[in-house]
This record gives sequence, C-alpha cells and structure tokens, in this order.
Amino acid sequence: MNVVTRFPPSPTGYFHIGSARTALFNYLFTAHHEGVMYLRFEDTDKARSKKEYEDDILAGLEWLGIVYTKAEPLRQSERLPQYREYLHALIEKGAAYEAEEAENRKGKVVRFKNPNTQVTFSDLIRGEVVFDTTELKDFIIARNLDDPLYHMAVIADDHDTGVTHIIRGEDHISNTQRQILILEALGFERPIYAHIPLILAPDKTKLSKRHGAASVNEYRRLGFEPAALVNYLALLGWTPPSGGEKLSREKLIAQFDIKTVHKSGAVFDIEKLKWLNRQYILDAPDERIQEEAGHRIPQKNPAVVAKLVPFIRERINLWSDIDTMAAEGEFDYFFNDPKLMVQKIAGKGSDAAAAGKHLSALRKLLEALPSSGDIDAARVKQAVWEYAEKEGRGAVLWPFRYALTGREKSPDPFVVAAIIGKDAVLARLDAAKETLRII
RNA sequence: GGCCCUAUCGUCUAGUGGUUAGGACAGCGCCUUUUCUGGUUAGGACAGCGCCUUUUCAAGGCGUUAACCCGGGUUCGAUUCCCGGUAGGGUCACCA
Repeated sequence: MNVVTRFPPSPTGYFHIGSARTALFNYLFTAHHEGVMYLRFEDTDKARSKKEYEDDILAGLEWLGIVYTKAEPLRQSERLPQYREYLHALIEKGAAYEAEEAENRKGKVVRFKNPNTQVTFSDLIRGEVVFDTTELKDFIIARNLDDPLYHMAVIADDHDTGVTHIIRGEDHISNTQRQILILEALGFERPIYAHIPLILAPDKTKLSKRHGAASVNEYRRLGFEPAALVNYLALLGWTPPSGGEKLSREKLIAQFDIKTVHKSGAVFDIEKLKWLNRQYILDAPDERIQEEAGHRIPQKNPAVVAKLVPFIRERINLWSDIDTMAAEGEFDYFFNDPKLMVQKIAGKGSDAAAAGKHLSALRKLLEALPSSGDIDAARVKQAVWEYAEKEGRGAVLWPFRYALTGREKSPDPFVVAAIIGKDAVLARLDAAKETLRII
C-alpha cells in the first residue's frame, strides 16, 4: 500500500495538544507504512492566520520529533490559481454557481449545487457513516473565484498531493459529507477516512484553552520530556497489542494500527502524564539531569550539581520541579552553611545537653575520615552508625542531619555529608555546638 | 433543536456468548527507606487545666476501595449480539 497522509493545521492559534495528537497519529500511521506525510498550512482565512502561529506549530512538531517526509510545508495561500481552476471546472459542469448575496454583503459568492443525496463513507475507526446532505442546502465554497473556502481548498490539495488516508479529529466527521460531494463533482477518487476521538478536558468537553494547559508549548515550558508526551498521547485513545505503559517511538510505530484506535473520547490526565514523564527521567542519563539542574539551580557549582544528580532524579516528575525545589531552598544547604535555630537542634529524643554531646561525639568519629578526596555516604554511615545505634538513632541522627541542613525535611545526613565534604561537615557540626552554647 | 458519534472502576484502558471482569494513574491504609516513643501550625470550645478536630516532604513495597448506563429482545446463558431509551460529546459560518 502506498500511503500518503497530511497534517493540515490552520495557523490561527498556538499548537494545541489535540492537534499534536492528530499529527502524531498521522505520523505513526505513515511511518508504520513507510509512506509520505505532508504538512500543510490552511491559511485561507487571511485575517486570522499568522506567521507567529506557523512558527509555533513548526517548533512544536520539531520538539516532539514528528518529522515530515515532505519537509516543505504547503500553504493554501500560495495555491490560489489551482483553486480557481477547480472552481471554474465546477461551474462549467453545473455543479456550482455564482450567487448574488444579500445587500449588506458585497460581491458574488460561489455556491455548491447540492444534489441532495445520501453520502455514505466507510470510516476506518467508526465503520459506515451515513449522511443525508439535504439539510446542507447549497453551501458556499468560495467567497469569490479567487478566494476559496476551507472545503474547496482541502479537496483540491488532498487530490493534488495524492493523499490516500485522511486521519483527523472527530470534529471533522460532519465536514466529510461536504467534501465528498465536492470531490465527486470533480471526479476525484475518494481517500480513506479515519476520524479519531477527541481529547477531553476533565469536564468531558473538548479540550481547549480555557481548560488551562492546552498548548504544546506549555508542556515544554513545564519541563516535560518530548518522548514522554509522545508516549502519553499515543496511548490516549489507542492501546498497543503489546500492552505496557512506557513505549519507545520505535515500538509505537511498529505496532500502530489505525483500525484499533478507540471510538470514544479520552480525558487528558496530567497526573498520569507526570508519572510517565517520571519514568523517562528515571531512565535519563546523568548528563541530562545535570544539564537541566545546571541552569535551574541558582548557585551552580558544577561539581556540587553533579553530585546532586541521584538526589534530584529521585525527587522530580518534571524538570520544572527542580525550579520548585530551588525556590523552596531545597538545595541551599548543599552550597551554603544553613542558619540554625537552637530549639530545633535538640528535640528528637534528646535535650540540648544530649544533642551537644552527640554532636561532639560525631565530630570525633568523622574526623577520622580521610580528608582528601571524596567521601561517600556509606563511609559516613559506617563511621557513625555504631554510635547512633547505641545512643538512639533519632537522638543522634536528628541533630546530625539538622546541623548539616538546617531543615526538618531533607535527605539523610550521610548523603548530605558526602556531597558537602568532610571540611564542611566538621564546620557545621562546630557551628551547631556553638549555637547550642548561646542558649 | 436537527444531524452524526459514543457508552467497562474517579481517569486511561484490557477482555469475553459462560472470567473471582484484569492492568495502569489517582485515592486510601500499613510497612520500609534508619526522619521522629516526637515536634510544629491553625481553628473551635473553655475562666483555666484540659479536650476535640484539622494539618504534617518524597520514593519504594504490600494491601485496599471502585466499573460492565437503563429497558427489552436473541440465547441454555448476556457486560459481550440486536432494538429502544437515557446520558455525554461533536457539528450545524462568506472559520478551519
């Protein structure tokens, strides 16, 4: 089978998540069949089409890695002569006519002469769909001979580029009858249709701007991995035969079958997307995490940031979570000495006197560690563990951790110690003891 | 409202003419990760002592809650097939 598809957004708004899914399904289908896919900007509405939107769509497609076999996008605004020809042909055949309009509108529009028949088409996803076209009346297909409307342009373009499969959102299903009418009047061959279900907001209505994050760009800004978004979108409305949740692009392409796409709309669940994204971050190479952390952590000491990688990997769903952690001061103690509050040093199972005693003991034990080179967490733990077990873990480890971080919630003290290094550890233990003495 | 589409846990879904209707996300519970035999905050009530309620990072493990929209057929048997209803959605432009 020689497959030719197209993704035809109209550049009248930012790249929408629903559009992205339509593009993705076209891409998966085309790639699976090793076909050709066109990108086409439907910009016949000159007033609303903007270059800015074209650029946004292009950038979004590139980010998601939805690549085109026909790299140069087509623009309907550049094909006016062809449309004019088809419009003339239609009029000559008596399938369309120029009509005078109401006084308050100027010029003649072109109307399609409705044969008032039944149109039946076989949708790959929905099966037979039947429409009675009578209620369409003689619908308008061009503002004038030089200014075609959507349906006219679509038919011309799909025919001229030899499109074999039209995969588009379910919201286009009722447009299909008009388009079939025009195409048959012109004597064109019918493409095969597949109307995919819509992506829904939590309120079950079509996802739109008013539902918050609906543009691809926002997901990019929020710090989602493009592969995770692609993965999630592919599974919204389709289940691969292999099952599973995390699937590579190759696996998606290999298994994709448009006929098994579901019929009903699917609610977009950002929580599950986040979870999926986390799976990608868990598998990301250290360098990737280091890179993201590098420009999100204000203090930016590359050597320290590198040591933070495992700690960050374990705690984030999205890259922007790093921003949140930074804003909440979660990284401060790795770079700067914490400010300590006396009452907090003791408390967990020991009073100030006991805490002071434990801090001194810890200091002695840790002094024994090698002073050059990195110390690792296991080594630190080993050094103090016996003492902590004997004196009470909470009683010893709370002041230890708090002295190092100044926070009630943080990674365990061994990890922190390994990252900040022996000198800083000893200094902070001293500072904590000093603070206690002030009481 | 006309036309069209759709209908399995809250969400994404698997599945079948006979199943304990399976999984994932979210939720809840317990445990663990050596971070808590405790600490803290806010509100209510009270003369006060006190009492009650709410709140208390993250991850992992284990467990758990929860669904076949309704009615009629067909059938030995329907969640599954058919019809009707209901509900939801889409669409009804000189937008695309």
